[in-house]
Amino acid sequence: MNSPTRQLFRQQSIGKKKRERTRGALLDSALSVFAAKGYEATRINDITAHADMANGTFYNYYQDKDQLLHDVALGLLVEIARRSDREMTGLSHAPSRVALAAAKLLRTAREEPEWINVLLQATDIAPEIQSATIQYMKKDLEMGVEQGAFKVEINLLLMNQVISLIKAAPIVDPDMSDSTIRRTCEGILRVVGMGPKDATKEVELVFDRYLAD
Amino acid sequence: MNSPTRQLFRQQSIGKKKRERTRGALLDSALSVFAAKGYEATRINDITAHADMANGTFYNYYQDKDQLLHDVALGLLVEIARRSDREMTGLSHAPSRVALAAAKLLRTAREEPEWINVLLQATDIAPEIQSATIQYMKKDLEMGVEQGAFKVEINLLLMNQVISLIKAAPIVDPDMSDSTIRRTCEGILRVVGMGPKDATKEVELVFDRYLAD
DNA sequence: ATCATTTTTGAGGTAATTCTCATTTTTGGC
DNA sequence: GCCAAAAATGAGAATTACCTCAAAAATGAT
Repeated sequence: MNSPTRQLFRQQSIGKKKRERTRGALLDSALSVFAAKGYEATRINDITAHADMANGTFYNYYQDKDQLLHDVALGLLVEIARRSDREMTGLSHAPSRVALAAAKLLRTAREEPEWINVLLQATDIAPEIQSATIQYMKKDLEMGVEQGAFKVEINLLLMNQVISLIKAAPIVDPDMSDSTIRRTCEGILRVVGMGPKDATKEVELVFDRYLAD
Repeated sequence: MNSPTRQLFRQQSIGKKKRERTRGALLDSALSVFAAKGYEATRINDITAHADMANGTFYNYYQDKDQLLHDVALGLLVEIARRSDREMTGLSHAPSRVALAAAKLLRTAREEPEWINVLLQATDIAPEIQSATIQYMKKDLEMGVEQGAFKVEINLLLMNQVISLIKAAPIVDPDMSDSTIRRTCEGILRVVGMGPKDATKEVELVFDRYLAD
């Protein structure tokens, strides 16, 4: 249950007909290769070869690499959001929600390094990936302001700042230690206007209550 | 005096002999083209053509695009640091130093959009650019902790968080309004462990005292 | 099991870019 | 101005990746 999810997109296409199965294989292969070689350096050929297909098959499904990256990234994002929602229903204290969502995301980054690697690359090429993340986060931030916990004005810059802090973590510490995750969560709560002490306390609480190993 | 600095590297090579002058032209041209087309999409040919040189001339100076980007980015960084130092000598209150350094950097981003554009691209390809920035910042952060103003542990993650916040600004607001600059400075002070109120006050002060128009 | 439809195949035409180097041009110290 | 050394030139060989398409293979509804 805690082992890496192999072949997310293939899983999702089981039982569907051939077209969807091949698309799933293409997406899984792209995920691996993008993560290993980097998006720019990846050749169409690398992806099809890794999936044991002929080169031409790619063009039955996508016009170019960009579209493929877009589909991969959006698929990952949807899966991550799905998992996150599942854990957070009923939690109504905004600082806890924000800290928990960030921590869960970063735990996923530890367990599925490829996912986060590719998502990070995708935000450069497909900005709508980042927009989607911002939408997801907005409600919780507004809730925090209403609850009086976040002393800050919610705007696009702020939400990008939060995302920037999340992005910084796997770059500095690819192994994503719990210490890195905690400090990232603290940073986020501080930047949205909690005092440093309160932020630390909140992260303690969230880890003890929801993320104890 | 406040107009964009045209051809930084050419300026620096005036009076030197031909080899350095051509190198300067190459660096200026690369700066423009990288900013306009993006690093990856830039062809060697674009750079030489923009500088009115033959294609082969490039290879008398660099082995590949990466080395050229590295030289451009490092040159920009040195110039920015030089300007920053000039304005900050004698300032000993750490929060003011941090806020002022960030604000000056972002003002530069407003006046020289190409510079920041290329620096941002360079941090992906040449990580030592970011390391250099971190070194530059470290002393001021440590000073802030000693002065009791920053309630935080100084480590690599924290410094990358600060840089991440700076990077977020020009992405959200390419025009780099003063409002964006202020909110970025506040975010930085919060993330290094000042209370939200104190951070806002500090930024007010720095803008009134050192950045009044 | 059949077979019309869907999907895959991969060789090769096209296009773009890199990098070399023999030759020409420019430089700058005298 | 002279001229040896330094620098610039640009045509073209070599490489690499993209994308097409006619033919072959696989699919799955009946």
